Amino acid sequence: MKQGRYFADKIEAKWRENWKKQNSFEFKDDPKKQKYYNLVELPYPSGDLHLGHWFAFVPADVHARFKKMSGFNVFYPNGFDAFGLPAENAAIKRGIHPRDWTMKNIEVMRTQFDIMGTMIDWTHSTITCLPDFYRWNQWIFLKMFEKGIAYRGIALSNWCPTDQTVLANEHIEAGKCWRCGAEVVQKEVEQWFLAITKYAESLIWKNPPQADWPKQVIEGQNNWIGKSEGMLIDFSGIEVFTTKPETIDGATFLVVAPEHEFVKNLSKTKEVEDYVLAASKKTEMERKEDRTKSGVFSGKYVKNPVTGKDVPVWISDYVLAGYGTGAIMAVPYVDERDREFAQKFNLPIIETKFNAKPKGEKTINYHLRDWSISRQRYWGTPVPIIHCEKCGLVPVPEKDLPVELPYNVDYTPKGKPPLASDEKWLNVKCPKCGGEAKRDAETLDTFFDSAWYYYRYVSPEFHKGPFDPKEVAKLMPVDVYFGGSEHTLGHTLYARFFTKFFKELGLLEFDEFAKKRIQHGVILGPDGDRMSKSRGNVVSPDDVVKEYGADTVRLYLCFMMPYEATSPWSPTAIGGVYKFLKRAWDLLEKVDKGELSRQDLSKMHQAIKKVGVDLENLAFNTAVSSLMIWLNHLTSKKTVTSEEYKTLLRLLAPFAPHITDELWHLLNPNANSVHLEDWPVFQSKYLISDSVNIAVQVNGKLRDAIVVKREFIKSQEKVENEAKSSQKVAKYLTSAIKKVIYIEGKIINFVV
RNA sequence: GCGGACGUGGUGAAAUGGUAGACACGCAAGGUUUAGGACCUUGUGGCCGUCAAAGGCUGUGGGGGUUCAAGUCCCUUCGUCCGCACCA
Repeated sequence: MKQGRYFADKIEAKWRENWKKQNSFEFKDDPKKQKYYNLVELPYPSGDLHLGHWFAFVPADVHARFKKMSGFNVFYPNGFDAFGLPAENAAIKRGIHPRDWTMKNIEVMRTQFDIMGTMIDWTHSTITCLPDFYRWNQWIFLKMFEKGIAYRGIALSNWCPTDQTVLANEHIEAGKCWRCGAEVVQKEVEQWFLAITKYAESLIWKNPPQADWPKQVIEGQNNWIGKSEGMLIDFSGIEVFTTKPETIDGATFLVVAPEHEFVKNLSKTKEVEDYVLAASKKTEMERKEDRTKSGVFSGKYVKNPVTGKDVPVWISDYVLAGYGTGAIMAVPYVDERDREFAQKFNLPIIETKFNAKPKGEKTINYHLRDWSISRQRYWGTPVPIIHCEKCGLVPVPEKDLPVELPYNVDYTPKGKPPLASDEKWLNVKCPKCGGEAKRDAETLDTFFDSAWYYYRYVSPEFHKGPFDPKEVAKLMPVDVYFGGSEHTLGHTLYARFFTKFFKELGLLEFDEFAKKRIQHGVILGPDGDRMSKSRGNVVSPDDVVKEYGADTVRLYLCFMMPYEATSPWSPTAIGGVYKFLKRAWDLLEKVDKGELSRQDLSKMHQAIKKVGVDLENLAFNTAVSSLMIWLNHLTSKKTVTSEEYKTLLRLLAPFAPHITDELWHLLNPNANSVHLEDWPVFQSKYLISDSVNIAVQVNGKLRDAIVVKREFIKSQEKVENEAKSSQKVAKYLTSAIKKVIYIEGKIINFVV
């Protein structure tokens, strides 16, 4: 058969067109098939699809295609995480509206995604910045408000006193506001929170874990939730939290955080005043970096309830306002930090007998904080709350959703939330009393969007709720969730939290949204450093595709390293993968009638088995290598049968969808797409060869390998005799044999 | 400091406790007038040995242990990467 030369660019676009025409990736209900929800973290529309995106989506696509061929009804959607700071920053910088910038980027990235050749179903998509999506953010928020999960609370934030606004960490340069240069202080600011801590207990992973997630994530999240059991003890009105109440006899002073109520009510000396002010100026980062203890005596004493002694109350920022009660009993004899503090300020250090039994309330503390979701930015979901002087916080009635984000807003930095500058939008009638009121001008953290977007995929048109519970019952939970390790503590934890909340609302039945989670590694630049524009080591997937074609890039991404690993991109190694595809292409010429030898069958079925097992287990690199091994065998033959060739194409199809469909049709112009074929089934009988290699060891050292007919391997005696008759072995069997260990068909070991 | 992952050729990497280095890159030698990213064959962990071979020893960061048998399990130590970190 003649097929010309392999030019990827000539065939790839053609096949993508064909697939599109046949609408072959749209998910449709099929009660005969088992569903399989294949999910990849939705990308941010930065405007350029980079190699990292390819590395996230391609192996996921290979897996999805494999599951589809294996008979599953695969659901593989994708969307865009379209709200967020970068759009606003880019817009401010270039004078383009964030919405226009974002939508333009999405368009560009959609065409880039097409080049990848995935089976992503874009009909079940979602773009989080469109009212269709964010109205359900608002709906969920209101449900949370109703249940007391969303609430107004107070948190220490980076505050610019000139601009009168909260600043993100990235907007602080050397302790100064990025815009006006004023010194940033820590200020208690009222904002919206989600009470994720109410779910702390249920978010802790059990042992054994209830879902197949990486240990790294399970341990990481459990640590982050940080459950600790202890006791609340009262020291003359100041309540402290301790995990070691039995050491209270060694508590020689108390330390409270500078933001503690006790400090606020104190008649302050100048010294205390100064210290509290200085502490407020330290940013979170500075407090973390500066580990030397500082502090000031409050002038007050409290009574140690066990020893009855008066102990001084000190103020220091090594005690965190946000953890426990913001006050500790210092036991410098035991605790290193307390000792450091005591030594610095000459406070007594006395021994504890570890048997004190103070009175107090047993309590559990979590390191996990409630989630602050207020953002004083434009490009996000408006908080659907109306502030009325008379009625307080009034939810926007459900019928009035969505509260649309107005387009014509001056979103350049002014020192107040951009939405607050749109008077027309801002001023509304209170839904309760009809009086003058104002909308909430803040927007939601974009992690709110990503906490539940994968539910929306299931029924993106649904208009009676965030998702159709019937569809969710059919398609969820996610079967495998591909993503990056940077989301171990943020996104995936929030997603689990939302799932538990939805369950409480009665919208779904399960506890965990993803049965399996797999985290990809990172592709470094060819120099071994992280890719970055400033280093000039960025590899553009578009360029590589131009050079080799998408199939080669796909195959190389699968082959270059294990999915979880971090390794450099090799510009030469990809050539080897291209060569592999070319050899597969050229092999078509050798397709002819013929008989398959026992060995041919064995090699073929070995490949079928290994590729299948590896794709099931997401071991993409070894799946490719077993294809290479088989192709090496095929090319060494004079001719290959069409059975062999068709099997090869089917095994290769998930990795290299374009070339395989082309070859499939060159083989049979009237055929359907190779992607509609069933995954080949291996037959165990061909995996068993007539003779077996058995390693022979003497005292555990390899001395020879013998070939034994399969029918004899059950007989240790025969194998033993065969092994002993080997010259190489015999010369080590000079002394008496004490013991013989025989592992059937594998190894025989003589102990002398 | 805490938690996690990991440490194997020149490189990316394979190895249910059972023949370490599969597969690929790179490199070397040879072949072939070889358009089209050439292709084919052979070799390629280290050391010793030989004209060549045969062969031997050694080898998975270091040290110790369990086992007939350890890259794999246990202890210890060093190192790398990732996440978190004054959490009482």
